[in-house]
Amino acid sequence: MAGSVEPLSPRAREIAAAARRLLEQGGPHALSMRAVAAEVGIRAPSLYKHLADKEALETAIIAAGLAELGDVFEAAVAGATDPLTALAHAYRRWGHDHPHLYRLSTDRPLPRERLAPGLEDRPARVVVAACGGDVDAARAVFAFAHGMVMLELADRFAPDADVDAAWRTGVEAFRPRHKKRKKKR
Amino acid sequence: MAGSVEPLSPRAREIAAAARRLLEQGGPHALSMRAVAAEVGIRAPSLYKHLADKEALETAIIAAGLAELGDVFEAAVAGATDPLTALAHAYRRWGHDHPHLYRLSTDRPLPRERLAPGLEDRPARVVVAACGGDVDAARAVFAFAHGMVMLELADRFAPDADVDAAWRTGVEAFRPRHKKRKKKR
DNA sequence: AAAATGTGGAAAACGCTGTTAGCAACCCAG
DNA sequence: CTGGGTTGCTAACAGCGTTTTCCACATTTT
Repeated sequence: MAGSVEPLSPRAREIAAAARRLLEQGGPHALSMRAVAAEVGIRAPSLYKHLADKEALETAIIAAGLAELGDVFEAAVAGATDPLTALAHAYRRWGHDHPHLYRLSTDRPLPRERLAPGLEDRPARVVVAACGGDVDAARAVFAFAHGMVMLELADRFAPDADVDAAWRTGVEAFRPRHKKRKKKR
Repeated sequence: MAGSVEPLSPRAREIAAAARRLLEQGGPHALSMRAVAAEVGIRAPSLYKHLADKEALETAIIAAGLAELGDVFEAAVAGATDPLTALAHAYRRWGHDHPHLYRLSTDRPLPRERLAPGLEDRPARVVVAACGGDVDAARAVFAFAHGMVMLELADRFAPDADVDAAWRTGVEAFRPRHKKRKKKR
């Protein structure tokens, strides 16, 4: 069937790695086809022998980032007494460590048909587990964490705001409560 | 003092209105200086007689959007029995009604020095009030709502996800609980 | 009334962007 | 030895934000 996953050639992965390097160092502005080409020692038009277009290049970067984030998630909950807090910390840290990559990865709709299938599900499962199996709560905490990271990266909190306290309050609000069982469906 | 607020000229506001129209109809791609100029019947370089650069134009659009959002917030809580839920609904709806404007307004750091001072505080106060005065909870719900809207706009939830339920769960988690008073400071 | 000033438009151009077309060198199979 | 595929190149195009230079018109000043 057309449009399947079609893994990248080694050279394409090399280019994507260079592109990610440029993105993380210089932000989205630094991610131009000419700059990426220069980083790998060729000229811009030659990139198109390895990647369909810039979007494909960005997709490659995103895929690598998502896989890495999946690792971070699983490492964070491994042996944690408080999985949700551990997850939140790991997520926040990752966002701050890779701000440009984070934004690139979350800005746009994911081209799911061009991504390996496990990429999204793996971290999702970890979050759901940390929420005691409540998928609605999982989606809500995830949105909370995403919103916090985005607002922090965009410098949207007042300078004197206690952002740590907001994180604590949010995570606390979503901690599994054991009080009432969800009515199923 | 240099760099103060300096309100826009009528013609600049006219241009900003045209620009907003283009943005909302065609997305960020449609927001080019040449297209904006054509929309008001002039050529691109003439825009610079009224606005310093494209960023200033975007700032003008953002300011108008934020002011409008402030109105929406205050209208939403006016006479609502459940202010937090009303606020969440109004916020979500506004984001969906103006997706491109929403993203433009939240993507970047706000050029606070070039914005009228009340623009940020007014909606902020409404949220804090809806959270029973708990500013940490207010920042957390706001991040939750922002994250939800962004994820929805970026089509990041699985196709079969019950997004309404995630909204309900999130808002419920942040409802003022009256259980324990915050230790102050 | 005449002259000076300021305002809002225009065309041309610069350097950047993603991308396509056409061409040349290489390597490996028949 | 001859093809064909692979991977690079240059040249080029359209579009982008922006600057420079100039011109027409209106307003104000002398």
